[in-house]
Formats: sequence, structure tokens, C-alpha cells
Amino acid sequence: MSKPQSPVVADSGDATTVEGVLEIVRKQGGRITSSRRLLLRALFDSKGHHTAEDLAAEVQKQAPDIHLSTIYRNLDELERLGVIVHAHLGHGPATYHLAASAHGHFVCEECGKMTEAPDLLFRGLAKEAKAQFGFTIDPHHFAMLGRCADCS
Amino acid sequence: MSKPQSPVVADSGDATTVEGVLEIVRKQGGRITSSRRLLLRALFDSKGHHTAEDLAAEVQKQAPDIHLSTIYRNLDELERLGVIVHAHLGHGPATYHLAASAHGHFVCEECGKMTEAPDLLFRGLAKEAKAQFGFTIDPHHFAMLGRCADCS
DNA sequence: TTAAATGCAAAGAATTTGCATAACA
DNA sequence: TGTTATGCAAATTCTTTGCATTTAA
Repeated sequence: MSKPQSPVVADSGDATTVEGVLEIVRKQGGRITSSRRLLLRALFDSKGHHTAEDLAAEVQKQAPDIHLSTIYRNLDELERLGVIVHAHLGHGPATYHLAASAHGHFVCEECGKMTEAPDLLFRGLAKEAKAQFGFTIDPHHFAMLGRCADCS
Repeated sequence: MSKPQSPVVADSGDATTVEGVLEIVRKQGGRITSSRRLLLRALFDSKGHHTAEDLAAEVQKQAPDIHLSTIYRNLDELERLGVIVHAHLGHGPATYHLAASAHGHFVCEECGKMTEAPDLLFRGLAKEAKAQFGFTIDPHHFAMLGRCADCS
């Protein structure tokens, strides 16, 4: 529940590396902790879709004491800074990924298969929504559900 | 979690009235109970977006003993029969409405305001998703988030 | 040294489930 | 009379919060 109008990241430094992000965190009055470093490594190392639990498991390989609630708090913070975003791909837990690699999602209601949807596909909808309702769509946050090729 | 490929409703009777739906339920081996009748009345009487809790409150005006878990079970059943659908409009509880009045939703991430989105707007996206990924979108189930005119 | 971050346990919201009892057909 | 449906309590899943303690700056 955190969507910066103008992401802090944009004018605060280099969000493309773990240490760069930590520097941004520090500049914003946050502290560089090992849980934050490990979490960022997990996010940068495999640029996919990860639940908080996945990320906790990854972090805990290095530091077993880091608690899931700490992961959630750090994820919130990183999202507030605009470094990461979360998406809802279905009824399960939210998934987190680097803001830089944001994209839409098609998720099959039948088998759960997820396909990354190029922003280009949402252009028309974006234009219509804007023109007719003044509504600016964010096609990334909630997945577009439906049926994949195999299931329909 | 219930999406009939070919809704039972289609070939089973008249789903446009409370008693018609109850008849469909009976034909499918279900029983006509007062909780089902009251729930259907609540759904038919105000054709909006209702959470399970809303509906329970409405039903309980007539029959205070009807439990929320019964509402959930009946909603599942009605959805399985294709009479109603549920939609996720944000992070809160799911909302239920008659399948006949299904539509897409634009929900503002800032203020929560919801706008009903004509299916027409999703035509282009539907066509592209089909052509490029073989994916058949269901624009009704998850809302399209974004910013409303006032908030953007 | 002091504000921020953490661990832990507990609470919270939304939904589901197990089981004994009630009630439709 | 034989399922099917219900009430109730308890469990589940995902996430948040309060609070005492630790730690980075």
C-alpha cells in the first residue's frame, strides 16, 4: 500500500545495484542493515516474481534469524522508495519485483500459468480509459486473468 | 475458485428471478433453503457490488441465525452454477454480483473510487492478447487499477 | 547516544473446513 | 429416511502491529 507519486529513486541515485539502493535508503534517513542487503541481493539475483515467503527463505539461507515480518517491513520500505513494486497475480500471496522491470501479467484462471504482458498491449485501453473516464490505468498491479492457449 | 466452462445456468432455466434460480439449484440436486432464498433476494434487490459480509448482514435482517460461513458456501454454489460472479476490486474482500450484469472495473489506487468499465474498452486488448499469446482475457474478475480523474 | 530496525508473539482480515445437528425432498 | 445444508468453532493463509531489545550512525 505505497505508491510514490514521484518515486524517490528517480532523483536519489543509482537503483540498479544492491549498494546503490542501500545508498538511496541511507540518503532517505534509513539505515543499512544486513537484512536489507540480503533482501536486495535476493531481489537482484533472480529477477522474477517472488513472494515475501520466497524472499524470506532466500535471505534465511545466509541469516536464519531474519524474521518474515522484517522482510515485509523492508519490502514496504523499498516499495515506498520506488525501488520495487508488488503485483497480485491471483488469489495467493503478492509477488515483488524490481520496479525497473515492471510489466503486466496474464494469468490463467484454469492452470495458473503466468505470461508477462508487454505494456504495448495496454496502449489502446489506456487511451480509451483516459479519454472516456479521465482514468490513468496501471496495468501492472493486478494481473489480467483469463484462459491460456492450452486451457481455452 | 469456480468458473464453469459452460455455465449450468445457460441450459437449465430462468436465472432472472429468485425463484427461477432456486429452481435451477433444485434441478442440479441442490435444495431450496431459506438462506438461499434470502441471499438471492439480497443479490437481486440491489444489483451492486456486495461483499459476503454485506450480504450476510442483509440476510440476517430477516434471519439472524444464518451464519457467514453459510453465505460463503451458498455464494460458492451460486457461482459454480453460473448465476453470480465475484470480482476483486482491490486489497479488500471480494465482491459478488449477478453474472448477467458482469462488467470490468477501474479502481483508483489513491481514493478507492470505482468506475464500471464497458467491455468495449477491452476489445483491443482482448484481440491482441489472443493473437499474440492465445490468451483469452476475462476483464471482469480483477479490477484494472490506476488513478481516477481527481487523483491524477 | 538516540532514532531506526529487528525478533517475537500476537492480532487481524478474509475465507475455509470438520463435525455434529437440523431440515429438505 | 437419506442426503444435503447449516451452525458453530476452529483452522488457514497472508499480512500487520505492539513492544521490548538491539544496532547503525
